[in-house]
Amino acid sequence: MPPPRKYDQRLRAKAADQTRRRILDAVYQRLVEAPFEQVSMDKVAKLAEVSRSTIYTAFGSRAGLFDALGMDLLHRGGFTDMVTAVLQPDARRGLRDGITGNVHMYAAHRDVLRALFSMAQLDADAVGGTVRRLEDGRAQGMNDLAQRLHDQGALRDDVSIDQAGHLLWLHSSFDAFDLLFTGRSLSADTVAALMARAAEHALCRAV
Amino acid sequence: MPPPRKYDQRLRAKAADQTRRRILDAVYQRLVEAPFEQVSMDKVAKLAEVSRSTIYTAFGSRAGLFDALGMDLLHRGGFTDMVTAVLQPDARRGLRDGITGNVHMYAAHRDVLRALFSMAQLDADAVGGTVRRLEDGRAQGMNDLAQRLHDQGALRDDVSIDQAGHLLWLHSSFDAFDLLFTGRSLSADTVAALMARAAEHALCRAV
DNA sequence: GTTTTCGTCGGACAGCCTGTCTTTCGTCGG
DNA sequence: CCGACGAAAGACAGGCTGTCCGACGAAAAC
Repeated sequence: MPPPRKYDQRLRAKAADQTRRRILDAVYQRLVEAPFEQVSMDKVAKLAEVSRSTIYTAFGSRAGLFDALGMDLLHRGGFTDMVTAVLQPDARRGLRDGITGNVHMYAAHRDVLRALFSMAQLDADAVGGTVRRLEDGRAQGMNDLAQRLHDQGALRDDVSIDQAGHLLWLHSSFDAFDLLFTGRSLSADTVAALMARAAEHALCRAV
Repeated sequence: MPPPRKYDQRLRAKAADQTRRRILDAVYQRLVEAPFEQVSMDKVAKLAEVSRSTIYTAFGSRAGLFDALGMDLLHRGGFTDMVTAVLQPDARRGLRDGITGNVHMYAAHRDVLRALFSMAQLDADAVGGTVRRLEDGRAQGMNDLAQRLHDQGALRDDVSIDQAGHLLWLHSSFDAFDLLFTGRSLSADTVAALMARAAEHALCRAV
């Protein structure tokens, strides 16, 4: 039966949001502090000073928790800046600034993003659909950028729009970033410069 | 106490090797058939028609099993062909042929390699040291190739040897391959051509 | 042919994990 | 005051790894 009494929450809803936030912060912290260990619900609960069952009432499941973490990163991690950087009028500058912005965003959240992407690859819906949505958006954006590079005459003659989209997809990926940032111990700035230049040389006419 | 009687095995050792092989084949098969599901020791045991405890006596642990799988791939997967391709006299051809060979080797074992690499990234020693050793070898090889490209005057003036090593490391990685092969549904040949050309344009003087 | 050795099996066990459920408590809102 | 609800605490089922042990059977040594 429907609740016989209406109930407009104010304080309680806020308190509930705060516990959600505490839990998300705990997961984030755990992934940063021990990136190579398994994150169990129990550890997250203890770190957030919350009961394990509270996590389940707040997020539904382990997958829901990591899904929410992904959404959180999407909203707070500077994704929008990156999108606007790509969409600036000059496509060639959009390439450079987009890749650079991307790299810095990846660098700021490396451990968490790595865990998220690895989990998504290993177990299809271990992190819900967030990673997929995020990557779909990036694919779209890079295809658009490829089209605009073509329209502005920036692509070399032997590079098709599709090929440009593929290479942009590669050069704006977290994996490519991480190969250089972690695998070669380079700074974010170095990685950004290297990737932006590599992409430009692979795609664009010589200046 | 030491065994009071000497024991030279021939038939029994062969039989033991066969069960090891059956188990490795079962893991491989399981990873190919259900790449997005968790591989449990129990399922592997049932698939190999072997007792679960036999896997532990043969490989020690789950990590040992996947470590052995990595070693197996290293020996049977055509790694040596790739190495000789890189080491041919003409460094620029070595770049092309090396990346091409790499890509085809990755394509032949995509699911298994993806599982191995993802596990290694998510849990440091979940797959033993094989992945690390393999990647160390690749890093070495790409640094050598960068040096030889420089020695043969193939590098552009604005690309240092270190930078060339970084970019070769990126373009010869499994992750880069998989981003295009799986993420963009391209054929192995297409990926090979795309990556080889991208690397060459990013590194080398114009012909 | 007898005895030793050892690979394999099957099951029991501890320990950790997820996911669900139920009970209880404290407190906000009408 | 009292209903609503977020949170805690714990019990529970089920799956997983890793270890241990006893038993069987066949190869190897004598």
